[in-house]
Amino acid sequence: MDAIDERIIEMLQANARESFATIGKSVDLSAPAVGKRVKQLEEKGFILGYSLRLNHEKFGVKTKAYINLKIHQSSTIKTALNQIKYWNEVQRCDRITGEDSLLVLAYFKSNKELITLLERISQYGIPTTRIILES
Amino acid sequence: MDAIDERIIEMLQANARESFATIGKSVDLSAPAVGKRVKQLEEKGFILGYSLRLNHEKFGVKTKAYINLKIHQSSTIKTALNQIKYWNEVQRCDRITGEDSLLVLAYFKSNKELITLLERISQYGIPTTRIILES
DNA sequence: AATCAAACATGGATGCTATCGACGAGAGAA
DNA sequence: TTCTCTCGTCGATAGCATCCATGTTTGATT
Repeated sequence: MDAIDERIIEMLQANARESFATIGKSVDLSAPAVGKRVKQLEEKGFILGYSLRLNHEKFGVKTKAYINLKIHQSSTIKTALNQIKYWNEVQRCDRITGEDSLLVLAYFKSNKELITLLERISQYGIPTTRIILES
Repeated sequence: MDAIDERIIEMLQANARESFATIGKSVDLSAPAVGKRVKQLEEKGFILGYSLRLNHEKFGVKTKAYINLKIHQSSTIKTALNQIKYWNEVQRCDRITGEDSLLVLAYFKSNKELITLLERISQYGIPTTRIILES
């Protein structure tokens, strides 16, 4: 991880489909050299993968919300975490310090979806919902 | 946006550098056809861009935290939001309903960085920090 | 039902890209 | 020095993205 690797990562973060040749021109390296560096960044675990930035609103998302969850029994926190984080609407699910033990970020296409999730999540604890107004 | 577009997006979400030819084989379309669909998804705003999934721990991140911020005067919420979200350590910054008006997610390389951010953020309001224990 | 236009897919051609292997330069250790 | 490891370049090759011309399908209109 030197300065060149950082610049390569920066460029891939801006556009993960950028060609190694173009990146190479920018960092003054040949395309194979960039390719080898990227491969190493993958192998060494710096880069986990390449993904999409989506416009969720375009896909029908109408509501985004944080849901604090006060788990009934602390012994089930881990179980709850490992299940909830794979739910469709869930973007993030973090175990946190403080009163509430889990913080869930989820996107919904309707309030009905939100209600459904709240009902489903109630088996683990007491949820407190906070709607995202803007970001 | 039909079923094929959805499958293309699914595949790109798994690996944004996947070739259109490979995707085409999977959705039973030629490479140019996939390319045109992707281009349209970009132009119509469904796809915002292509990005990296990074292993932040490898980059030195030691602490992740949610910081609730109770803004002093409600008139400055928007200002605070639009500044804080561009800070280096900040991953997300959302205006939310409820007592605290802003919820900030940030990654830190040290507790010192966390403290610095807390001091800096105090100009806008009263922060409450909750450390992420696991995800 | 017939017709037309728009949207969409295909296939071939072309220039780029990714990646391999061979090779050489430079850094650091024995 | 000499060995070795890392990291670069270059040339070759196979595969890829994209353009254009050509069909095909869809579905809306008359």
